[in-house]
Amino acid sequence: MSETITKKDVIHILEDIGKLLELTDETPFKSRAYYHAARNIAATEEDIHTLVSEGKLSSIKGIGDALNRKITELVTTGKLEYYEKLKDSIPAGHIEMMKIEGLGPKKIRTLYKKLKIKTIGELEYACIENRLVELAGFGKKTQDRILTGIERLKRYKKRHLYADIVMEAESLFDFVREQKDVISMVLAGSIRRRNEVIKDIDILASTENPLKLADFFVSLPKVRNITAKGKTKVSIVLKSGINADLRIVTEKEFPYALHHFTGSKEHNIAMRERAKGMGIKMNEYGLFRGDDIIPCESENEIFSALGLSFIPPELRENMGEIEAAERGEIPELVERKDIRGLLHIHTNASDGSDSLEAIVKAAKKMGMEYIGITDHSRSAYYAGGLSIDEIKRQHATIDEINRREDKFHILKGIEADILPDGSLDYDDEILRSFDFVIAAVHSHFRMPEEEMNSRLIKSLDNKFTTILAHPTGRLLLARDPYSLDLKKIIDFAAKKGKVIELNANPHRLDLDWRYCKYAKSRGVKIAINPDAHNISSLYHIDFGINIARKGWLEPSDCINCLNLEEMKEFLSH
DNA sequence: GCCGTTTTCGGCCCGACTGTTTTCAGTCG
Repeated sequence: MSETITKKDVIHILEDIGKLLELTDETPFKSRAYYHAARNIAATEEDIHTLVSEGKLSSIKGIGDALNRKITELVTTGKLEYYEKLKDSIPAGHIEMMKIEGLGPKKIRTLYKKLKIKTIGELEYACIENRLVELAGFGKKTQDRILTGIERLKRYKKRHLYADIVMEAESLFDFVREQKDVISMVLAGSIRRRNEVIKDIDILASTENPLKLADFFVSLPKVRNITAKGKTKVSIVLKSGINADLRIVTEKEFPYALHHFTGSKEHNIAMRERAKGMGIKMNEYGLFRGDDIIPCESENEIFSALGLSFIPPELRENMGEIEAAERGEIPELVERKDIRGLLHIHTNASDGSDSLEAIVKAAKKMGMEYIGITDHSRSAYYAGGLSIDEIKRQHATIDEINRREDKFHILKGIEADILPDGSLDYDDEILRSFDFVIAAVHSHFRMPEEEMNSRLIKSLDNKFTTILAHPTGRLLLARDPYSLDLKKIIDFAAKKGKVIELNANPHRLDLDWRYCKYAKSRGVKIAINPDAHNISSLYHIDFGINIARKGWLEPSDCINCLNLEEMKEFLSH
């Protein structure tokens, strides 16, 4: 049995087949079957090799004879012939073209049949040549929209979601640490600062033998090619396409270099200015007064030498942290251990994939005291929004579980669509039956700013609204926020005592950390919500905590740091 | 490609919006 294939590989390949099938004449249901199977495999706890060897694959919902055979072939031989053939039959550029907004499989097929377009480059050229307008089903506006989409795609290229890059970074880190001469080592840069989007991996290491370490680094199996190689800096491109830099210093220089290579650039500039004002020169090799180095063994001592308290890496964006550190007013940032409950969770009653019971079990295992169940409301047909009868049934189930549970509680919630006119999806009688209501925009994104502002404000004015979900609707590296005046919305939330969500899904991380600080200054409470659609995404809460910390939030700013009793009290108002 | 059952094949989530049409296909959520 091949041990090189992981569960993650299987999921990835099934999803890839799903995408490829969309680009063929096959029925869309076939493609969906592959996505479905991938999701259900992702949701199982069990090891993929065990599932195959014990013949238990077919017991997973969505896996029948054909998928059973294919997955078994993939796991046992490490390859899947069907997948390889499918890939060969479709131009590689077509998958990437699907990322262009407004362009789907049908139009891509037409472009291929009529204009022989295989890549985004060819597509862009064809748009500029005005060749799309004459195609049936296309027109000037479609062509313009595609061009805009290509521009955005280019802008986002070479940037990665934190969640996508951090595993790769940690794995690379572990490889490098194998080198015997490494003394200290840290993942620095924007990963250490927990930014939501990352350009490259920065590793800082100290050693007495820089050349040997540099040689070791470039010889790693993950390396595709070498961009630069010296004795203090080595740049490579990984096989995954991600750029990685290794910075090599001596152990004495390490603390200074750690601060320097953690950044941000803006923070460093402000720090150097401050040092200069104190007659100190600051760079990656040390703090210098004249020719004398000021000895520091940690970042803490560096800050201290400049008259500052320690600044957590997340805050180093030159957004007031240096001034706060000078006054000794760096906040005690929220941590995982402060989180007492998880709100915004979907079950298989709407578009989630796990049952209420399974979620309860998982949340208890995470040490939570309570959860808030928020399936979609009825307008969200695509996501299996709940009818009024289904709500009643769910409430009965929740009551039953709550009677059974001693030290754990389920709060009844709903993710209610904010309709275009700003009203919520159910009438007052139904809304009153929930412990809390999350209001969310899921349609009509392209409204003029003024209209969107009024829509959101009206939804916050609704006495049943507790939390405004993902306030800007952005998808990182994929979809811009809708037009709105976020400060205006936050101000209104402050006036009405409404909570704003920090959606912890790594694609959203919305409210943006840059606005968390503003919300905090206006006294608006934040809910760090996993927006979980299965058990494993309950852990997305950690991505949200990263961002909350970047946004200066303390436990007292986050409602899900309230214990159950306090939460019930909070929701009773 | 899966599922359920009406045991052999039909249904698979559904509606709005956009841009293209002149009644609808494609995309999106």
